[in-house]
Amino acid sequence: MKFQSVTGTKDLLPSESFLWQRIENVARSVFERFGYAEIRTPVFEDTNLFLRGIGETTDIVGKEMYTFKPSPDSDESLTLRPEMTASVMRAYLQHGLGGQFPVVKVYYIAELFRKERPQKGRYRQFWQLGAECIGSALPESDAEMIAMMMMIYDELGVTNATLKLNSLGDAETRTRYRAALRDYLRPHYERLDAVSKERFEKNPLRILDSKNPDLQEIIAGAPRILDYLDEESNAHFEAVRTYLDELGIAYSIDHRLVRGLDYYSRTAFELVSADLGAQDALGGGGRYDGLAEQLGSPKPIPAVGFASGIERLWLAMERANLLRNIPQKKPDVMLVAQSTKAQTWIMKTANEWRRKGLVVEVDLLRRSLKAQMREANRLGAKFAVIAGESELQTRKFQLKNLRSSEQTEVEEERLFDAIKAQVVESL
RNA sequence: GUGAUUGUAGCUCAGCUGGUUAGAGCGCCUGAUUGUGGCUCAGGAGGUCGCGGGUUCAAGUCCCGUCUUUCACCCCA
Repeated sequence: MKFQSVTGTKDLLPSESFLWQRIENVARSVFERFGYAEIRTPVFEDTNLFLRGIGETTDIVGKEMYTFKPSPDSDESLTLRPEMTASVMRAYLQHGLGGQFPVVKVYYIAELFRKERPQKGRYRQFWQLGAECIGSALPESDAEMIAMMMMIYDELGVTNATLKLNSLGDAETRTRYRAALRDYLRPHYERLDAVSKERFEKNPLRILDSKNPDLQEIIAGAPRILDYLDEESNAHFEAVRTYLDELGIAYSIDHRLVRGLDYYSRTAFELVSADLGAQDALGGGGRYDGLAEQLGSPKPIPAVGFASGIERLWLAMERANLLRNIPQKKPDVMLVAQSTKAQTWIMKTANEWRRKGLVVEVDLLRRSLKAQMREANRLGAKFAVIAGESELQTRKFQLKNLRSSEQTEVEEERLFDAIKAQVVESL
C-alpha cells in the first residue's frame, strides 16, 4: 500500500462514526445543562503559549510537541496544541471575557497532538472533551466541575471507574511538602531506583507515582500532602468533599495524586477505569489558580477544569460492552426501480420525501431488482417501494414492509403518508 | 527516546522441520424465480504473502535492514 495514516493516527470510519457522535452528543447535552457554552480555538498557537502554560522543563515541551515554523526563514514558532487549557485561558484573556462575565463557563471537544510513542488508548492525534470554569475560587465550582464530568460518564454508562481526589494546597503548601518529602526520602535514597533518584531532585512528588514494587513500602510511609495544607486550602477541600457527599458522588482520597506544575492549586481529581491497562486514566482535572498570571494576566484569576480522553472513553465503553446497545440510524425506505423510466420516478420521489424528512435510499448502481432488494435488507431499511412498468401506469405501487414481509398495493398519493405513519409508529 | 512484539484476500485467521498453480470462515458479486430481501444451495471475483536487500537449485517459511501494529517503560501538562 502506497499511503497509510501516519504512526499514531487513526481513521474514524463510517461504520463507527455514529458511536463517536453518540459520545459527543451525550457530552454536549450534559455541558449545556450545566450552562456551559462551546469554545473553539485554533489547533496551533504561538509556541510560547505552551512554554509558559505548561512549563519549559516538562517532557511535553521538551520532546512531545509538534513545533514548526510558518515558513523556513521565519522567526516565529508555532505548535500544534498539546492541551486545551492554555488555549482557553489565552482566549479568555485576549477577549477580556472576564470583563463581560464574572464567571466564564466553556466546554470543548477538540483534537490535540503529542509526539509520544503510541500505545493502547494513546495516540499522537487524539481527542479530548473537557470544560473550564474561570472566575470562581469557591468550592462550588470544583464540586460542579466534578459533578459534570461524572454525569457524562454516568449517562454513557461508564460506571466501572473510581474517582480519586486530592488537594495540593497553595504554592507554599507544596514547597513545605516537597521539603518534608525529601527529608523523609533522604535516608532511603540508596534504595531508590534510578528514575526515582532523578526525580528526587527534579520533582520528588512524582516518586509517589512510581509503579516499582520495591518502592511501595517506602512510598506507603511517606508524609501526606493533606497534612501540610494551609488553613484555607483545608477548608476548601473539606467544602468540596461535603458537596460531593451531598451530591451522592463517591470518591476516594488519594494523597499520591499530585501535579508537579506550580500553577496548580488545591483540588486535583482523576477518574481511573478498571477496564483499561497502563493507560487507565479516563479523565481528570483540577484547580489552576496560578495559570492566568503565568500567561501575563496582571492579577490572578481562579479557575478549575477537567479533560477526558475520548479514545480511552471509547475503549472503556468497548470493554464494558456499552457500544453494542447504541442504535444506528437506518433508512426508512428504499425505493427500488425496475426500469429506466422508473428510475426517474424514483429520483424525483426520493428527493421529495427526503425534503419532507424521511431517510430514503436509492440504488446508485442500476442493479437488478433482486440486488436492490438485497441492498435494502442489508441497509436495514424498514420499507421498500417497488416501482416498475405496471406501477407507473396504474400509479399504484408495491409497498413492502421488510420487517414483517407484508406487501400491499398503495396509490401514489397515499404512499408517503402510509410510510410516514408506520415509521413514526415504530419509533 | 528504551525494550519487546506483530504484519498472509475487505475482515478474522490457517499455512508442519524452506519444496509444485497460497487456503478457510465471514463479507462481496452472480445464479437457483426473465418483478422481490433475509434462510439454504451452486458458482465467481478478490492476494506485489508490509516493503527492500541477502542466503539457497528453491523463501510466505531462514538472515539483515526498514516501515507498521501491539505491550510496557520514560512521560502523562
